[in-house]
Amino acid sequence: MWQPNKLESERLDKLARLSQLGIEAYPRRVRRTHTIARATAEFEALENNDGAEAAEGLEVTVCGRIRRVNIKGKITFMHIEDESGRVQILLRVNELGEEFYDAIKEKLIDTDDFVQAAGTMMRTRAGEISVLTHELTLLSKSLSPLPVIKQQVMDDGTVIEYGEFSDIEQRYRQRYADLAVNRNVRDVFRKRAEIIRALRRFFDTEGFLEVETPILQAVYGGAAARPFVTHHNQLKQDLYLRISFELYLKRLLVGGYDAVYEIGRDFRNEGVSYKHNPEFTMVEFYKAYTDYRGVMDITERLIAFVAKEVLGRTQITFQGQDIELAPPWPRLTLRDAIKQHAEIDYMDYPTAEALEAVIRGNGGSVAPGLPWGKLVSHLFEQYVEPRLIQPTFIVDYPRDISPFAKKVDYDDFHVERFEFFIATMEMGNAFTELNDPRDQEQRFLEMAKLYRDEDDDATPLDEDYLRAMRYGMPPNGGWGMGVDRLVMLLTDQRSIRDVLLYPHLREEK
RNA sequence: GGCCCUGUAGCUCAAUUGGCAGAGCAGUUGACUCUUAAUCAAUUGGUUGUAGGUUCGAGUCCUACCAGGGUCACCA
Repeated sequence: MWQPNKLESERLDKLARLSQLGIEAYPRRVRRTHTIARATAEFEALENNDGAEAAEGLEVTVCGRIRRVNIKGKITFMHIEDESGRVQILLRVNELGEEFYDAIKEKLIDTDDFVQAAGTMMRTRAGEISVLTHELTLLSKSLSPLPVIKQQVMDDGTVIEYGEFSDIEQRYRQRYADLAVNRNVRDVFRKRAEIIRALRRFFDTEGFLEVETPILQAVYGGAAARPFVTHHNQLKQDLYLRISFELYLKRLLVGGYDAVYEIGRDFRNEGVSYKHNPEFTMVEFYKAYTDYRGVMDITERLIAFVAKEVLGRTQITFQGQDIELAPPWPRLTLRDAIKQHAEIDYMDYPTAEALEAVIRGNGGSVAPGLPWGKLVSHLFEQYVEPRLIQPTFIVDYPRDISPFAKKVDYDDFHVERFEFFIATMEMGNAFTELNDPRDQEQRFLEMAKLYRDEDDDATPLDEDYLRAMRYGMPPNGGWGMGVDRLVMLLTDQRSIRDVLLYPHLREEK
């Protein structure tokens, strides 16, 4: 139940006084002839072409939220803002009449209210483009004041903000307020949309078909993660929110599409951190008649393309570090990377027991009883990952942590898999996809043996997927990338929560 | 889940050894027909996250809980 605070009570009082004056606080009709950006652009164009006098004849009706009020006796300045920008409106008793102007003077119209201003464009003596308002209409009364941020518009259009709304928890819980007052936050999410558009443009022009596959799945798979479980009442059936798109997309290659991609939401029932959210946006593609080397080529081009489309360059700064995204990126085997940074050649320790012993001997700590492949991952995450600032492909992973990848040609321990890293973040994961149904079945069984049933990583055997593969699946390369992390990278945001409009938080009490 | 940090007015933050809970901004009232982080004068506003405890006295110390952040674990 809402308990109005003092500021809110004052606004409720104003609402009552407006009503007495016959001023509707939430009218049904609204009119806008110009966005604010268009009004100022047209005015400047007229000034340049036909001179100041002609420009001042320009009539506009603009709408927006009041961001600043400066009542100065019988003249009042306000700044109003719509999505396109902000403009000053100039209100004088001469144009508006005593009666309505009194309402302004009594502050019945506040900062944060939405208004419609009809008038003619002009420049003030100080040179600021303004709307000399003949008619001001209240469009929506704000009852709860937004957090206070003062802004100064500079000559070049940049806005300097003073004061702030920086309480992280409140910013996430009330993202609407965060967006309403923090312009840079609005910019991040506009950029996010551009990044996703650029991803689509890349795949579309490269001949990929965009598809949509089930989010509710009877058998989940394609990654190792604990799923969210839900239930279909009518069918009396438990269903899982997908943890990846992999198995459904590869079935489509059996169906005859050469290249497919999907952008959508994955759900993983795991911890929350600066780079993990329970639901996150994933992009995956599968392309027939190529392998993981071809996929590396695509990856480099894709990331460079998106950066160029969105930022106009491939050189970025992320949290103070300069990063060059242009290809080619170094390709380093996992084994060499660990040799180099941990000074351990895991091939010298071919059993889990031996590898665990040497990790402990080096002062590392690991949970007991991990499979060999997981110990290798552990070494990598501890010694190598924190150093991978520039884009890097890490290639050839242990077989027992990669159940969907074909083995390499040089030994039986490794498979053709790569992950790529930028700014120490794992951005994505790719394989030369396994297309031998007998081998795939074997891998499912191995995984089942390796990971106990109660293990979070137990990968259920997907019979239907094997059936699809038995019809024949073309050789293909597959790839997945965390879109949120790419957005973090290209918008220089430290936390995944800053690139999600509504990051997951505990329920408010 | 473990450990560490944080929670004070609408916002951003103070508060000495445990000793009267404060400031700026915004809000309110007044002045001002070209201001622009407007200015000037006056002024309101507090269950110090919640519940207990210690104490003559708690924003401050102790315990539990709630929420957020960090970190470790987990995340092939």
